[in-house]
Amino acid sequence: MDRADIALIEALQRDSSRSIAELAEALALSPSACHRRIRALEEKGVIEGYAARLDPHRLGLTVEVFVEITLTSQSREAMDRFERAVGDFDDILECHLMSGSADYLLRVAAADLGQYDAIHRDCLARLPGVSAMRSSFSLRRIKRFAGYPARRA
Amino acid sequence: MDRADIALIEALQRDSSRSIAELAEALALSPSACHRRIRALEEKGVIEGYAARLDPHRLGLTVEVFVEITLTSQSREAMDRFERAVGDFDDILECHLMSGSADYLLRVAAADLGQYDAIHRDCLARLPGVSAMRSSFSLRRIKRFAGYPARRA
DNA sequence: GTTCGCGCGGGAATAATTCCCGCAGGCGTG
DNA sequence: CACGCCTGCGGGAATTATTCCCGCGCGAAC
Repeated sequence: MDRADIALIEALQRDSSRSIAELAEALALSPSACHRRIRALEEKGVIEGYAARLDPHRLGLTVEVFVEITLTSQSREAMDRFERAVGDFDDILECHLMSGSADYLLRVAAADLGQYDAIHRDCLARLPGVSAMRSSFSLRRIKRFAGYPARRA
Repeated sequence: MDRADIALIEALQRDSSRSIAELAEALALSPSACHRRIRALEEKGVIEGYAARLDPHRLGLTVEVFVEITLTSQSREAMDRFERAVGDFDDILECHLMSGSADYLLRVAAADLGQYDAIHRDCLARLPGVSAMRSSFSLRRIKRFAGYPARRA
């Protein structure tokens, strides 16, 4: 993981559709060396895969919500059950086990408030062992998550 | 945006490295039709781009933090200044203007608690107009954000 | 009813790119 | 020095993207 790998990773996080020849030129590397490095990063698991980045607004998703969840019990069983249930719902985009006051943080997207209400009823309210739930709405996305900083690695 | 477009979008969000021929077969479409649809989605802006998905652990990033920020003033100027400053720091991966008790929600990643402390000092503490800041640590990622649900569009 | 235009899909040809191989050279380390 | 490691170069095969052309179905206009 030297300077070139880091530059490569940052370039690929920003745009993975460029050709190897282009990337190589930007990094002042030969195409074959560039290709070898990408392969190595993929095999080491640093690069997990490639994905299209979508514009949620053009998908009709105007509402993005962070939901803090507190469970009634922090027993291993209760948490396992909760986490399994989270996996079953596609509307829950992301879930973290948290330190601090709340137990879990969820991220949910919806077309509008009406649909969020439906998700709330059909999905969030069905999660097992929940004692409290607090939704915070994102009014505007100031900065988008576009990958991790690679410079210190 | 018919059934095929939605399936295409979901497939590309999961893995954009598959060849068009493969995608076409999965969608029961010809490669040329599949290619045309992808191009159209790119041109419409539904697909913003393509990115490599990295494993933060293999990058040495073991700490992920959500930071709630409250400003001293909700004036337009204070918010503008804050938002510009957020854009200047690469360690702030994501930022949302929120409804509810806190004003902003930030996402930050760091190698360890020591580095988070450094980011806290050098970056978060320098954000202008902040009255309160509350960090919540992600102990474990239960479910990863892998794109938006496309089915209702 | 016919005819035109239009959108969309299929198939094949073409161009570009990736992928994989071997080889020689530079460079630091034991 | 010898060795391992990485780089650059080149070639060649396989895969893939991109384009072109044709045909079908459908609706509108006359």
